[in-house]
Amino acid sequence: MGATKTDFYTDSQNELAILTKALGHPARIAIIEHILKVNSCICGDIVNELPLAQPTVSQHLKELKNAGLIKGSVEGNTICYCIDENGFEKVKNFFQNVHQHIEEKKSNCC
Amino acid sequence: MGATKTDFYTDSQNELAILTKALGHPARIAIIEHILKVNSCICGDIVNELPLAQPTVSQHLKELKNAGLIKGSVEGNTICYCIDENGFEKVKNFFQNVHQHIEEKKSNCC
DNA sequence: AAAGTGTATCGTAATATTGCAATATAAATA
DNA sequence: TATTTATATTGCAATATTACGATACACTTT
Repeated sequence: MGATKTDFYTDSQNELAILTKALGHPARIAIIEHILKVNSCICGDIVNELPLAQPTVSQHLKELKNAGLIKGSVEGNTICYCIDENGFEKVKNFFQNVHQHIEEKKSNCC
Repeated sequence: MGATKTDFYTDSQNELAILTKALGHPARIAIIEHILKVNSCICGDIVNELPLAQPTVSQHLKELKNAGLIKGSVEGNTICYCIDENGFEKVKNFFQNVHQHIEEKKSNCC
């Protein structure tokens, strides 16, 4: 016990859960919002934007990268992080789907 | 250490993180997908749909409810669970926003 | 080459999550 | 009222996450 029983779910369910889980922390939401705000990659100023120590920020960035929500490319001394459109596309599709179902249903229940 | 430092983030960031975190588990994704599939509330057949013991399912339902992603109403002996449009609306808006930014940016970086 | 800068990794403590057996509760039915 | 049925709560063990100090690594600058 303690560990998620991923074997019992579909690949799609597991994949989506990994993506949403990666976004399930305010620091990681803040990182994404910051990338959107500056409207380009961010090279080296993420640590200063967050109330966390450098290793912690590095760890959060790693998780976002592993989930497929951001991409990082080495740029000399620093590293540039961008939105990974691929990951976000998948999550967006899910929520669009949910939205569509909600619209169709309307007063079909409770 | 160990606990998330929610005080340092905006209400909006914390709220969004709570919503996405609640979806960050394949069992909870499966629950949402099941509600969508039957296209109405589900009254009493959730436990059989999941490879988990009844108390575990109950716990996942509670988390989805606390986050504001589903609503539950007592229906005699059983309980009917529906999508809570409110919570999903908020998450959908975020991802729409991200999508818009991605479209605008295009080749502005990496 | 030495020092500085930006980032990653390691190790570890504190806390949270996951899952379930046992049990409780509440309504339906016999 | 006793039993069954559906769901919630409690308590606990296993595992995961969060955060950071110390340290390592890689590139730049002096």
